[in-house]
Amino acid sequence: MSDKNQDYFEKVFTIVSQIPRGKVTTYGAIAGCIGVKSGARMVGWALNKSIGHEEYDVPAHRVVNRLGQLSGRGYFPGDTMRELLEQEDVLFKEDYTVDINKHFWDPCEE
DNA sequence: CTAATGACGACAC
DNA sequence: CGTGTCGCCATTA
Repeated sequence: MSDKNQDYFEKVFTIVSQIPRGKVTTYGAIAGCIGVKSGARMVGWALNKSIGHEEYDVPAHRVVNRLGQLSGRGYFPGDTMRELLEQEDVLFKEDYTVDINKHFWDPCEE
């Protein structure tokens, strides 16, 4: 991995770990905040890496796509992702879709 | 080195 | 307004 990638990795960690309880953000928002406008996919890539780094305490379950869908639920055991969000008073529009408009949190504002 | 893939997003039709 | 296609960037085959 290049140093540049590691930097991207850390930035995603920093932002995601600062998402307030009961709030969610999107891949695109994080990517845009970091500077990589169209690097939404890379955010998912970074979070995927975070799974092997539990010590960083990255609430990846608070990161959803721009539609509020839990795109990465398959990477969590069972319905862990959904349950965690429900515990944080996040309203679900559908079984695997949260009310992004109501719980959206802009990472750049913090 | 080239091709395909993916926890996405924007735009075209 | 739903569906399809292309673009992004790093990883994997």
